[in-house]
Amino acid sequence: MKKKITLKNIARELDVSISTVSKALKNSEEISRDTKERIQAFAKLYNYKPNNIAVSLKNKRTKNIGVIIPDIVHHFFTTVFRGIEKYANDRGYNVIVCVSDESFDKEVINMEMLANGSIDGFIMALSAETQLKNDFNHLKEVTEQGIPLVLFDRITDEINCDKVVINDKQAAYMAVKKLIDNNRKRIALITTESYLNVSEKRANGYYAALKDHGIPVDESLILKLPYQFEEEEESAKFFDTREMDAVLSVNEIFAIRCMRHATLKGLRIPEDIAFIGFTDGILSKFSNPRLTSVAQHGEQMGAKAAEMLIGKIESDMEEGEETYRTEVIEATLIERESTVN
Amino acid sequence: MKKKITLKNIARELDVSISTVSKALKNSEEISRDTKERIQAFAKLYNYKPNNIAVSLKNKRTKNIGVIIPDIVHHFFTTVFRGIEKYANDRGYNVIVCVSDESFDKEVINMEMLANGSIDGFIMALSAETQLKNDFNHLKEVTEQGIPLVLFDRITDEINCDKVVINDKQAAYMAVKKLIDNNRKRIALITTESYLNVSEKRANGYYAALKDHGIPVDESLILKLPYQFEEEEESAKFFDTREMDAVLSVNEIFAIRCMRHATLKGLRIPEDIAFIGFTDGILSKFSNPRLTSVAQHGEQMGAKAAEMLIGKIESDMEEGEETYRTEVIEATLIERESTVN
DNA sequence: CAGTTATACGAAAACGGTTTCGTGTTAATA
DNA sequence: TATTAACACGAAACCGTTTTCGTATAACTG
Repeated sequence: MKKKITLKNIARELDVSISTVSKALKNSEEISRDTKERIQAFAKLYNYKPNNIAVSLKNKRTKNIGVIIPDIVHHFFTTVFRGIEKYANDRGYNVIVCVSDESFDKEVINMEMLANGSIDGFIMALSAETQLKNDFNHLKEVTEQGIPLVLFDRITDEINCDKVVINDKQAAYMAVKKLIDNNRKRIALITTESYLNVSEKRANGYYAALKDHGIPVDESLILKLPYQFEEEEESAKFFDTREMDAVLSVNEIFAIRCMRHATLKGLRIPEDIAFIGFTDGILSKFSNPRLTSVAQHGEQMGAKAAEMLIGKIESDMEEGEETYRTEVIEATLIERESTVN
Repeated sequence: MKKKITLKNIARELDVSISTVSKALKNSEEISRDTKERIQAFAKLYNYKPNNIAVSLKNKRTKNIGVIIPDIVHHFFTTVFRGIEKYANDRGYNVIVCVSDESFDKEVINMEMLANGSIDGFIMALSAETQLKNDFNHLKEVTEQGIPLVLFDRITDEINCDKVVINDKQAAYMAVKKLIDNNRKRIALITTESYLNVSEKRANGYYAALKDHGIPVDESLILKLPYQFEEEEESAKFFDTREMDAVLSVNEIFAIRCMRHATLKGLRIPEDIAFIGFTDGILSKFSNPRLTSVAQHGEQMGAKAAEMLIGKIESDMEEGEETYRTEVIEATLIERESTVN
């Protein structure tokens, strides 16, 4: 087992001081060509690499960014994460992920763990429970300590920081408009309990589109399902007892499940009933029929978030007046078999 | 902006030495009750938390584990990751993820970045390219430095370390046997190019099952598709030109796509043709019909990997004779609509 | 030749902790 | 009363870097 070599080792072997070695390896002008070459050759031979931890301690920069998301087994978060990771890696940053599991407590614990020097900044999407509790003290603490924070998708207005969102309301509006243009009259909305920020925005887009096109809102066509629903009774019953010719769903899974109900009921998609879902994930692409879906461009969102965060981290030095931005990623409608024919 | 408080600050404020503060906060017997209470109260008031980086440097333990996977937008890896993260978090470890993107070079770079002190050990699944190249020097370097390593799923025999796999061959055998018992005669295999370790094992299970049941292998019923296949011509043609009554697919996506071909061709599932896929992911659960699938229990696999790694990390102190294990996770067949009726 | 200036390097502090060891004070023991 | 032990704390080394500053030597200047 060959242990990692340190500056001290090199210094002793070559009979120079640690500072000389350090400078030589950084190609400092202060050191003579001869000495530099000797030291660099030796370092290369023994494959010297500086110890990240020591460098971090000295520089007060870890080159790590902390990502806290509610769930990792979730296509959208996963694509966002990919965007973050790619951008960050290209800039020499590593990513530490913590999963809050939609739990407030875990979110708090994770943040605290990471905030004690492990990372230079946070990127996160709030857990469902946090949004429900409306308690953001952990975020406040972090920002007050001067740790940069970027929120994405599941955000809050209570905290002053950089944010990245998609234009949920307009996207929903656009989707509903597409259905209306397609001559659909009775458009249902399948959504979650309303504490989820994004669901609400999407619902608002739905309402607005109906209103603008003179279609009265029929509350009986709105179904709220628990976020993690497993049993199907409720949604099945909904389809058995309502008449509709189109469905907008705030996520993929609800849409897929409901397409199934419709099919079992003997309806043809899209002839009798059209479906549009949110989150253009793997299910939309591979469902049968393929689901028309609002693409959230998670990867782009992640890249943007990482860009904003790293920007803040690296400009922090100058410590100018803090100014925060909210970037909006434009959602796009991917049309597939569940609407057109 | 209130900066983090350090031992030194506390020491100065309370007019004691740094060592006294450090000991007091650890509730050391060496310090008097009075002093301890004073210090602890002060620390609590100012919300003192030790700096992780400093502790890491001193202890030569980061409490971070590095995870390197080929792809994060992939249900299986994602579930494994969840298992790792949960187990690790419960033990006070954080997880740094790097994505190799199936690229050898990225895998190497990522490992090197992390190996310089950032992590206490690695958990990884090899990239496709690494398996293709058969070059494992980066792994060797790491293990030679005494950094614990656990490989999962995409492993190699060339490296001596802990490993976690599923019984791919037996699982495939079991799946095929199920089809045979179900009176299927012409069973196709849809697989990837063979450099992927796991595909090969699954194919071997397929061959073995056919052989044991006296069914001759018909090479024309074996379709090899590129790992990331986008166009559908090849698979569609396969279904147009072959007669078969069952399909085993080494992954979910291939199975789902092929079910679609079969349906379009007018075949009824499972009456005319049965399907079994590998990787019981989200597609299997939500496809129509729902896909019978070999569950790989990713989360369990991740937890086991994390358990093995952390075990090694924390026992490293004793530095006994190195002994490596390979744990096998038992795959199970989840029967759904694509086989039974 | 005295004084200045490069040149090339080393000593030491610093980052924020942990830990070993030494020591002054007080209390217990002989 | 002298000796020892217990107690409570501080000094300092250490982890592996970076960086500032000081300085010996040699070379140059007037």
